[in-house]
Amino acid sequence: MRLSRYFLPVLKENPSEAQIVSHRLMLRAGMIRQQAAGIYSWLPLGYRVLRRLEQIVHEEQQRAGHIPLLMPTLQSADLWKESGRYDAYGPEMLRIRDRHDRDMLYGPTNEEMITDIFRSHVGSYKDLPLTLYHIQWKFRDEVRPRFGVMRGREFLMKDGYNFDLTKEDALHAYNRHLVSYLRTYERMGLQAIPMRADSGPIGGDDTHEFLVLADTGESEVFYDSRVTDIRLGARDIDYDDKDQCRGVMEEFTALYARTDETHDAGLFEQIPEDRRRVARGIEVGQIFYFGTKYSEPMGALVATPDGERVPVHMGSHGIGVSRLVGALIEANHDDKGIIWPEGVTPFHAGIVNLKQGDADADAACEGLYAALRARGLDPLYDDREERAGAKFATMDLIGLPWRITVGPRGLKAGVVELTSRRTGESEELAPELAVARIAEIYAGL
RNA sequence: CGGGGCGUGGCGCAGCUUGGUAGCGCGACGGUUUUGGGUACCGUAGGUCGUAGGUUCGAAUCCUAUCGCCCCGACCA
Repeated sequence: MRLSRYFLPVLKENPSEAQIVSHRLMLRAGMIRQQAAGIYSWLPLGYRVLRRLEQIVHEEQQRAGHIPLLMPTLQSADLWKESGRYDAYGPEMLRIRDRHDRDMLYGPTNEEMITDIFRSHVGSYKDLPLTLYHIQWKFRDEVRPRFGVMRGREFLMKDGYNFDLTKEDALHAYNRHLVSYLRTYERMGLQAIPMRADSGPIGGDDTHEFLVLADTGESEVFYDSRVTDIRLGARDIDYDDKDQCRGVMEEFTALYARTDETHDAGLFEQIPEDRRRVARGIEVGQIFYFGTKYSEPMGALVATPDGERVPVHMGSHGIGVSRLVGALIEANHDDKGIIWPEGVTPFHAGIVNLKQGDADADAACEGLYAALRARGLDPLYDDREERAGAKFATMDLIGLPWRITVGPRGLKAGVVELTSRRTGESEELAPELAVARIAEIYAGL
């Protein structure tokens, strides 16, 4: 993309409504625009990141054998009356009435709807196990939206639902989700720690929240410092291997790690003092096993091999996709702006032409631009008639992980400059080598 | 939902106490000048002062109502 033809409305000054750093930077970098309290338009740069996160979530869900579908944002209240949650949910649920005076709602989640789909099409153990998911906008009418997209009212969420014949199978689904979530976050360049949590209005017995450590997090967390040393890394995962999934789950959840909701001071004290950590975290996902909580009242039954009809065992799992954009920035920024991890960056590299209009510099930039694109990469070429300082400031603000700086001075020596946004370190090298280096960095991401 | 604060050009703000018909910085646009970290100068455009009533010869300014937004708390993915 050439910046001169893009839509990137960056701000030099901080909008007064934004208090926390991710919100400020998202506004300044032209990623979002607030349309109402807790409701945002995603401008092109922000939309790119959002789409990228969605893509990673889709890939990792399908790698784990989960099947995508798409349910609507608006739901009929009937299903919710059936489950009993229409009254239980409270004013957080946005209730709407259509022209025929029918009760509708903007879905805060989809347990009822997915259970309805399941019960009308699935009736046999032979169709199990089954995990369906979608990535869709949700609405929760928060009393007090804040922190930009991290606690909006409208938010994009991946929510998935597993259906299993037995509790044992459903617990495998739980473990499988835990593992696939770990992998999803790691691909995004985030460390999200699974912590024992409270089940809230979803209900259920087992639940873990995934928290990204950040000073601005909304939850207080307590953990053994050793949990931050565990990584999934490149290990091979067979999502059908129950023992392996359980093993990974145990590895990641054996050490003490809890939010304030489930914190147990007594257990915490048993950790050696030098490893006790009290910090703050941003919740970016949660998994639940809730058994037959919905299948029983809603009559989602399956026939067992013996011909008996039993309620299906279920769980649900969510990843806050739009809030992850904020969480990523909270975890990756400095005083100049955002620093995107390579896995989620909106553009792979920025090209800064220090002297627009200089024949050599223009040609070199065009060459780099074409070469990067030929490698399947997506560069952002700042071809504006701006001074160097303005171009650097923009690049730093929007946080592309790599920058190639091209100027007549360097070109005389046959080099351009490759700079890491994260470390600030620069290297002078021939343009072809810079392209090769960037291609190498992104190989496999 | 309790407490606090704020609505004045795209963004940040002043003006309001002591009513007289709107101003500054940034940004945008046009020039000149610059050109390796937000260059300097000149000029131009852009505002029903959130909205609706009221007081007044006259309201951004005073009064009433209302809407919106932000912060702290409770709540929450």
